[in-house]
Amino acid sequence: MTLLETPTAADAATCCGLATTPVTEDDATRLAGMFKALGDPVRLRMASMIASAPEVCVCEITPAFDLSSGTISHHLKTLREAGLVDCERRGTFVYYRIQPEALRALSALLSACAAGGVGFLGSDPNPRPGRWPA
Amino acid sequence: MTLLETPTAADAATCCGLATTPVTEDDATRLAGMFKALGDPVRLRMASMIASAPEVCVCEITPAFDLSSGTISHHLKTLREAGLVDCERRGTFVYYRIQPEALRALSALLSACAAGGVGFLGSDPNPRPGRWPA
DNA sequence: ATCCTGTCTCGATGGTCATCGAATCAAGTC
DNA sequence: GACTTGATTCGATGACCATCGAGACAGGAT
Repeated sequence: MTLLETPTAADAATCCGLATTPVTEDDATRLAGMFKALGDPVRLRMASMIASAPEVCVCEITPAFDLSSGTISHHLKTLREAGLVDCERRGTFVYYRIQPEALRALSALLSACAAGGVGFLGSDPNPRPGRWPA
Repeated sequence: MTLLETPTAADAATCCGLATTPVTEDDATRLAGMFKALGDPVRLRMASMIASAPEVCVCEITPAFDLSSGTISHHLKTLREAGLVDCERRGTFVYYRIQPEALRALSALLSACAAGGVGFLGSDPNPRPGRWPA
């Protein structure tokens, strides 16, 4: 497996729509991994660039960033392993595509949080009585 | 300023709705900073816990994680500095609230990316002719 | 088969980060 | 004022990460 190792893809959160009450503790870990992948300015711009077209060639991405090709490849691998993008080699060139379901899952989680519609991500089913004020 | 330093809040992306064609290069940096803050499992769970109620006391957050109180405080500060949460001291206790506009901004960006409705985040206004295939 | 060009992998390096424990600060109680 | 409890800050430490450059690999062209 030299390329194409998209592992968990975007079976992530509660899927689309209004997020009911999602995810266990290690779901949180996987989701955090996706956010972390977007948590670098270079990778966020890469992702947005890939998302702005049906597919984008690496040879188009590379000159847009002032980085070595090794570093570019490393960042693309990070996005790939987080399940945010997918890639395919055709001849000499490698093309990257966005994975819309993954982004939609993250988007749904955030908007559910913004609306107060998400419980505590993971663990601690019994809320521990007493001890705090109000 | 010992507390309450929410710097950029959520004037972030194209605001709500369908994101037109947003943000410059250092907007990408600020947005990436927010994603990075959510890119740790502990902080993501903290954020979801805070979002699940109008406000949450630190004394309620601390026992839910197997971490020292110093570490808890450090993570809360990270979320605060990213503009994702806000806090207020009342008497002995400190209460944290979510900043819904920030989450909505991130959510809108992601769903716009998922729909292909976002251009390249930042820089490079002239798309550099030729050079790549297809 | 031999080059050439595009992409990825590997090792090294300097910087950032998560974590702890101890010390400090804030606010209430005695 | 002195003590207690909640929360933050500080310094140290070990782990992780972004970056580079060099080498390896893939596929086309000569």
